[in-house]
Amino acid sequence: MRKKTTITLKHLAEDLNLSVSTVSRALNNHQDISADTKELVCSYAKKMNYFPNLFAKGFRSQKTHIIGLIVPQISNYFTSTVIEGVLQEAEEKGYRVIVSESKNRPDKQEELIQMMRQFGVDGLLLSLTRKTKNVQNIIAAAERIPLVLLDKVSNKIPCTHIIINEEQAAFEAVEHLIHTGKKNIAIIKETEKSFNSEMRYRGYLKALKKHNLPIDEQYILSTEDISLQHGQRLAYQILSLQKRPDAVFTITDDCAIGVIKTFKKLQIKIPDDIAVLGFSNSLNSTIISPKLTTVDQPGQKIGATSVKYLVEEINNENQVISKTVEIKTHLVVRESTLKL
Amino acid sequence: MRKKTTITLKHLAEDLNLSVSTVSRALNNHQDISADTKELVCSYAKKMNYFPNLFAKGFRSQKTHIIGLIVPQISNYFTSTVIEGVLQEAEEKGYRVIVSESKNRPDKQEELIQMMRQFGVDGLLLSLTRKTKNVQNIIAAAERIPLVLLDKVSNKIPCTHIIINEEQAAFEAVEHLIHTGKKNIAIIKETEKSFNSEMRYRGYLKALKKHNLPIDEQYILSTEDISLQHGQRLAYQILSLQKRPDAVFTITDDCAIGVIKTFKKLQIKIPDDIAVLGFSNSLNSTIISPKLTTVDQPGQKIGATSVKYLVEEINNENQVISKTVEIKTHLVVRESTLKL
DNA sequence: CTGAAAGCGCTTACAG
DNA sequence: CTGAAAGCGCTTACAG
Repeated sequence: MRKKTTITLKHLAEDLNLSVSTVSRALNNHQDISADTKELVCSYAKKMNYFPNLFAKGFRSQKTHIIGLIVPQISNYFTSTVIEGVLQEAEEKGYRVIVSESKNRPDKQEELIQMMRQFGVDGLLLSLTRKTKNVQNIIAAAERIPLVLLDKVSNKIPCTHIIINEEQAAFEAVEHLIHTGKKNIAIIKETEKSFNSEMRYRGYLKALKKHNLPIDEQYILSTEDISLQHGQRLAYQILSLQKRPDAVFTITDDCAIGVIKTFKKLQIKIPDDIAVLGFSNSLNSTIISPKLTTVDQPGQKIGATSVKYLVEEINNENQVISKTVEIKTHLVVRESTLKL
Repeated sequence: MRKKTTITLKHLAEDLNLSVSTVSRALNNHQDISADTKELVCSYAKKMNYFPNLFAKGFRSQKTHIIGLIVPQISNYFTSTVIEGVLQEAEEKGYRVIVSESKNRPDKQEELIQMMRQFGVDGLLLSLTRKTKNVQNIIAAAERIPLVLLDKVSNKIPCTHIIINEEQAAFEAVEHLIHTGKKNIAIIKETEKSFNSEMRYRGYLKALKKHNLPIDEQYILSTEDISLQHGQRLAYQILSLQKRPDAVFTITDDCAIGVIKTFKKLQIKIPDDIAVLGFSNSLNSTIISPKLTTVDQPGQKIGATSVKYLVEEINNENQVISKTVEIKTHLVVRESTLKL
């Protein structure tokens, strides 16, 4: 048998011969209430182990103090650090977080947005799935509820965006390769033009241009699913090119690790023959040998910053804000590009 | 300016010249309501894009349809797969999940339990922090709210436990080492007697006993924090033993990878000189070379099963259930123990 | 300084 | 089959 009785304001009021209003005010430290009553009520509430029903409180004040978070996939190291940042900051600001996963399916993403709205979350944090085509519904949602996009964003949706300095990060990474003496740098990016992929590609182009290196079409490779397996596969393609590149920049660590695996199998020397550069600073990047040079993406900070802006917008009432905040990254140089 | 007007039952009722009760019943497919009215109301609701306020619904029915989940750390591959399982099953059952992280701090864990209760979650899923000493408060919480412990559990807390077959899994893993001809098998476990560590240790002992191998105290190593770094450190200690073992079973993959790193640096041949065996089947286990033999822990299944039992308990009203469900694991044999 | 009353959006026992 | 009313636990404008 489970104990059911929960103590409510009414119980306290009856016991103390006070009105519910007075008890409520005393507990909420309202201004015009006598010190004596306040003291009396508070100590009695404590004694009775009273806790306010947050659900009722939220219902009454039309604020749930819940934030919704939708990410494409949780079991991804970077994403999990983003979530950690979100939870931590949310807790500090007094919000709970309902977490959900769109599994990279746009239809599921829409369903979740709908569900979150229906549930009455005070604000929504969204990292878009790949192939988010129909942004109309998302824009419509943003008109009714504070929305912040993070990491995986779209310029077509006007709201606050929290991202990393994608282009600059890629630029610096590729420039690092150039500084180590590499001249024929290949890139592996996504076929689908996701925001992240495109920005990193831009950074790559910018670095080549700045250093007057030619842009060679055969060095620009794309794959649908930017994974370890495809990295392994594309590595063969890279090696079969008429003129072999002397460095490969892949826009994810997973893919870079796939490339390294194939190169090692075929006895290609990394970085002397071909250097490899990733993006994310995943846990794997220090497990693979040689250790991977990569761009560190501060997930916690992205998560925490998103909450900060979202809460600001929630408190800001009707004001819809749209600003883009870029979180700084930094390059972590390791063995896979190290000049000896 | 954000659009604020939300359509409520009252709006629909006024527009249709019906009572709120009737509209509510029509929408909820109540039995005694005329087909005509039902049709009328439903189509109008659809037209007006009405969605019920779930918060109000929950408030009224004293059911929030929210489950609380507390885990020690999210950014851990295994844990993130557990969360995926939880979210998926919860969604199917019509529950939302508030996720939170105790950061392995017992005080924080207690705070979170308190918060979840106060918030009125319908049930609580809890994976304990290491060093959970004071179980009184947790037991007290379980008296008021359905509670299911998962993965990191304690026998001192009477409620449903969803775990893997820890002892059996470790037994089979160590037996596999024995089958490959290893006779002097070391183990690295936790100093702190966590449930998981102790059960795996038991499995280790059981396998040695079954095969009449002596239990050698010097082969039983412990560390506070069972991490990659400590694996690296303990590998030196293992190599300095008077009689070197020919296999090492570490109770986590991370630690095993640390051991492998040190062994490789010192040119120890794996598995010929010393085999290495992990536990978890983390992503890293296939990145390290040689690839790690390990026990696959089906995180998704653990998560999903926990929700299944929790929801059952929620629907079961006052009945407090305490059963232990063991999820089957299986050994994944890879290079680090492969007999040539 | 305190209390009675209304109301947040819904459901449901009661009456008809 | 439909409606009026009560109530879930709280807060707050209004009166005194």
